[in-house]
Amino acid sequence: MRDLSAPRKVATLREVAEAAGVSIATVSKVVNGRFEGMTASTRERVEAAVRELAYRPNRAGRSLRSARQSRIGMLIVDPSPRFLVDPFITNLVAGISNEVSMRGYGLLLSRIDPEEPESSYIVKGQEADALAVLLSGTAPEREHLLARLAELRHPMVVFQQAMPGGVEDVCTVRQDDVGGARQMARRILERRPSRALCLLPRQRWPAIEARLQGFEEVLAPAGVTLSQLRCDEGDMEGALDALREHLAAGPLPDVIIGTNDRLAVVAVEVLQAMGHKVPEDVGVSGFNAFPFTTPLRPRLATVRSPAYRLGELGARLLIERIEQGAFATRETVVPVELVEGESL
Amino acid sequence: MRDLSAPRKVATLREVAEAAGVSIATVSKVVNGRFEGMTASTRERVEAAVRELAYRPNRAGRSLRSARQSRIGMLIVDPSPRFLVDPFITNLVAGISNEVSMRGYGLLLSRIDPEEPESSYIVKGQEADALAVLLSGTAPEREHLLARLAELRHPMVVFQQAMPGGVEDVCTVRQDDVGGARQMARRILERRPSRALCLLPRQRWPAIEARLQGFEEVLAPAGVTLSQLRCDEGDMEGALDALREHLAAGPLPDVIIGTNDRLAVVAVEVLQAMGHKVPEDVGVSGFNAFPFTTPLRPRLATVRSPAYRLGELGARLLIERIEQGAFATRETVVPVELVEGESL
DNA sequence: CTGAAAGCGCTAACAA
DNA sequence: TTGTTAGCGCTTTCAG
Repeated sequence: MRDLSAPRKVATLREVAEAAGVSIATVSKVVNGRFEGMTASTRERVEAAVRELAYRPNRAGRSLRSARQSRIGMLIVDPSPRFLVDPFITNLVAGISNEVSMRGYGLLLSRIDPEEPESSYIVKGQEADALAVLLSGTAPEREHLLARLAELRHPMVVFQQAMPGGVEDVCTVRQDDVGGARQMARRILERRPSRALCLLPRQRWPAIEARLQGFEEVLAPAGVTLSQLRCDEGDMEGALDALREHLAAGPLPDVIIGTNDRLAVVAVEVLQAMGHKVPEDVGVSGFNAFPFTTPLRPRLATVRSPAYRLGELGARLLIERIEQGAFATRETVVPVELVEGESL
Repeated sequence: MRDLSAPRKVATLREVAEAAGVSIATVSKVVNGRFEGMTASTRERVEAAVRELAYRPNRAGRSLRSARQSRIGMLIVDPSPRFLVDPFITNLVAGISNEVSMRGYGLLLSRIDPEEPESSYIVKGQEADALAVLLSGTAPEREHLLARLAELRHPMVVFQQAMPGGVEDVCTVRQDDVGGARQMARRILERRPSRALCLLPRQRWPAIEARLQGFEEVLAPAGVTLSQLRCDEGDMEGALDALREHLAAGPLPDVIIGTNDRLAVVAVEVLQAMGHKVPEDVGVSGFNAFPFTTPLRPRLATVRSPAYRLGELGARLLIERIEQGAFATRETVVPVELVEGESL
């Protein structure tokens, strides 16, 4: 009976070489597709041995020699262990994951708890060739964290925020949150509202702040009072309660602006439960259309997020950076698209 | 100007040793916390040098020497690039990710396209010490794939299905889908329905089949006719259309059973749009309560999934297996809990 | 209490 | 056309 605690023994280059009756250099070449000036018979013999022994190159040996890990690290700064419930994040990660796989790289995924950023596996060792990061927190918090990450001296792509100062070898990829919010705000103005309530998650995300800015830029000059309510998103109960209380305590706003779709859904349901009609009494808008809201009625007026695309793009930029030596672009902003719905 | 294409130079053990005036063996011991019988002064000198040079152990060197990667590979077999939209999957992955991080391991995440299973990065090389897998497809398809994965000779935890035959060094972790479905079916029987419609995703998942089995076991003997409708879940539009057509074509069922919550939400909305009352005219049940449905009214009668817990558990089992040499348990079934709601 | 040295598997420069 | 070899950074045994 094999000792299970010992790592299973897998064929090495040397063993394949012996089986094929050639040197390890030759096997290495075959395995890496460098057939230049090689006899067909040698090649075939080696390939047969590779198949025979089910040879797979040992990543550690290869990485040690080449100083390349062929891995991208994805770091998501989020205090919640359930960080992946956010559909923006999952779409982003899916895009990165697929793109990275397609190009022969691996994806290391890790949440960073803002309380103890050092605890991340990726941060501890030289695990990846490059980093994709999604940061939350206030601007100074993010800046500080980014400075720490920069010490790893990895190329980085930072999602969903503007180019940070003081860090080299970084590029940014984000959707046009400000623009999307402005578009939505103009759409909202058609209702001639006087009071708007903006629903925000408790955790600070730069993209959310950008949306808030876009809304303010358009609504304030038009004389719309914009108040804010921050609520926990964890399980949605907290958000439901917070909004119920807020609405019970003050005058009814003319429109409730969800800075993401989950908050917008909360708004619709709370309003309806209180006997208000959407959109007749109060309009509701969302942000970042993802399929989970598709079946809901009234359909949510929202903004389509290219999160998956952002992930693909960021991954591609990183890999090109690794392979070509420099970022092709430093700042990428992907436009967003207004999605009409009867909620507004 | 530094050549960016060259991997950045990071301090090595040797350099730290020189700086501290000790041998690399000593530095290695300090770095790994093996201080037995070591002068405090030596230790301090080394620690100072480590800090000074911002030393981080090179993972490839360490892995090569120790034959341990300290990485878990997570493989998800799903034809859709958007595999992460499924909240069960994201909760599972979140649980694994956090548990694995906490124990000093990394998580390699990769989707496997059932069409070309070999293409996965994780499958190609020896990237991980152990594998966590979530399979879809028909039973023979899954069996075949599992046989291929077993060739990698990694310890494996397989989620959401029963123990497969013919593979060693595997353990399974799943929620009690059959039991959950039975419970829900009994609850449904209280309505004394005569016709039930079961909504299923097009892609085959063993857990979904288990739920179907649970429903059939209880409903059929009670004389309830159970018909099935499979629909695409991609964007939910396909599911909406399919259900609308199905309902238009035949008699109205007394209850619609969503085999997951997203399908149940589709059912509620389609019914309401057609002028039917939920639950008065038609009852609706879901499966796998995740927070995205929390705000919805009527509240969904559903089954709480411990997906996050399954992830934690699976990860813990895998790491214990790696470190202790054997799986502590071979089969784990986590109970589920019925969630009452006005939709039924 | 500390150090010397072997060797993990691989790639690439160079030799034959 | 193929082979020999050095050495990537690390851990661990054993000698001092």
